[in-house]
Amino acid sequence: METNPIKILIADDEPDIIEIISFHLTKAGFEVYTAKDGSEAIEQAQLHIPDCIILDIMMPKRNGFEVCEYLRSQKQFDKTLIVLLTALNDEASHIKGLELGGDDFVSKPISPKVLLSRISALFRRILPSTNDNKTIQVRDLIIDPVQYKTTLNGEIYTLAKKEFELLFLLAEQPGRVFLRNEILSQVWGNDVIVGDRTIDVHVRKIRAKLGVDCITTVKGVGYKFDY
Amino acid sequence: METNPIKILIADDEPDIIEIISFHLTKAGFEVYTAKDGSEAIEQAQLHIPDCIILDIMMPKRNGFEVCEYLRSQKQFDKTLIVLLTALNDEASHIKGLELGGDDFVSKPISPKVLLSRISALFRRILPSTNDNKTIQVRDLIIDPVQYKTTLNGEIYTLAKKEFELLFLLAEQPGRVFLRNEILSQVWGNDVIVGDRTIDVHVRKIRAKLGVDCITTVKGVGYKFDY
DNA sequence: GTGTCAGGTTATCAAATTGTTAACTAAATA
DNA sequence: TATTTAGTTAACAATTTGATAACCTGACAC
Repeated sequence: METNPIKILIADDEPDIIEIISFHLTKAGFEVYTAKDGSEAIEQAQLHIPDCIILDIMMPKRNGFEVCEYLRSQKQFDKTLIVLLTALNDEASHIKGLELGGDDFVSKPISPKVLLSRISALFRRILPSTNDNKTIQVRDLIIDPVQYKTTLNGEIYTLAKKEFELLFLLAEQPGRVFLRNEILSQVWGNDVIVGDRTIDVHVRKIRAKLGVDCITTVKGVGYKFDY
Repeated sequence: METNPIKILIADDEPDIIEIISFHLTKAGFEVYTAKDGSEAIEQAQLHIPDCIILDIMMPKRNGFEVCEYLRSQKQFDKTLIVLLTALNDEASHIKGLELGGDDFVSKPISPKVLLSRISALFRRILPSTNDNKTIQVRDLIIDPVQYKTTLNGEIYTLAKKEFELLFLLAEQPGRVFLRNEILSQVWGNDVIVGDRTIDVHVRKIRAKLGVDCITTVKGVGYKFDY
């Protein structure tokens, strides 16, 4: 569920190349950033943290190899795809580029269509592996058990442990009614004995904090997540 | 920590090509299987479930496109890398190959070294990333595990070993909550027994030294890096 | 209308958890 | 060995969380 557009940075000192690649990538729905030399490429990369960086090898200030090597030493660009472009199609630089951590190496003259399909092929491999967590998302409400974070309309709401666990339990199966007993054993554990009003109070706190009634009471039965 | 050798299947009708690629891949430590046509390629693939399949496009019985398409329709070859080889370097088949689910497309004449480094580049993406020492940068905060150095706004802050390791652990996965147990086993080791307050004290020292609260407490759960 | 029941609300207190400081110990360094 | 530095612990303070009691509200039956 990639909500944000995929960001691609193109670094090349030839404005024509930038323009033509940029045109095709934009048309394909990517968000495109550009840089005209190696230093600018690094600046832009740090600013936007793109998903893919297309680097010309022959560039002023810092060449593509240097930029590639630098980016690869940074944790934040771990998952960033790096595609190297070159006019010279020699074996040595091809290998060097890939050894420095490049993901692909494309020789000029560049066919925008081919470049696009190569990038797509790379993304096919990368994207699925990024969203493997157990985050629950229902419309604008995001419940992330890894971060212990609840987001509603982009705003972060801090729930206490029990509150979070209760909300998470219900939200895991939206619509399903959880009996009070189930909630107690799941959130509090089987051996803990707490009074009847305890659940209500926590439900109340969740409702109050989120400001939205995403928990519905089913009288005489229990509660369910409903949003 | 790959205990089993990586398996690669090569399918090409030219024995010379098979031999030379096979030689290089074997030398590089891969376990190599071969097939001389499309049907055999599928048989061998089903038999060995290789990690990577190199397919010549022009093959008897079933061509590379057909084999590629078939393999991609099978769940068991979801993660298998497919590299397509071709004598004809036309744009259309290049794009077609990638659209059918190929991961790379290499034109003949093939340089074994280039092929090898392309395959390696692809595997780098698929195989579980090794936890190597990479610089973490979040805005103005730079954490360099090689130099054991923390920089904030260009100023260098010297953290003690444990402090640094704790910060690094959290910062490797910003936002993720680390349970106290996780922190203990990662930073202190499984066999070392230290009190609960020890973590707090170190967190406090990091906060005090950096002057920025980049570590958030999640009460009852643990700590997370948040900056 | 009144009683009853299930749940909602609030305030309060107890318990759990974390923060802070200082003192002590171990390890590294000179 | 003396000195510094890092790491750990204990004791206590501060804070947060959770549980409960007491009371309120609304629905429904009679």
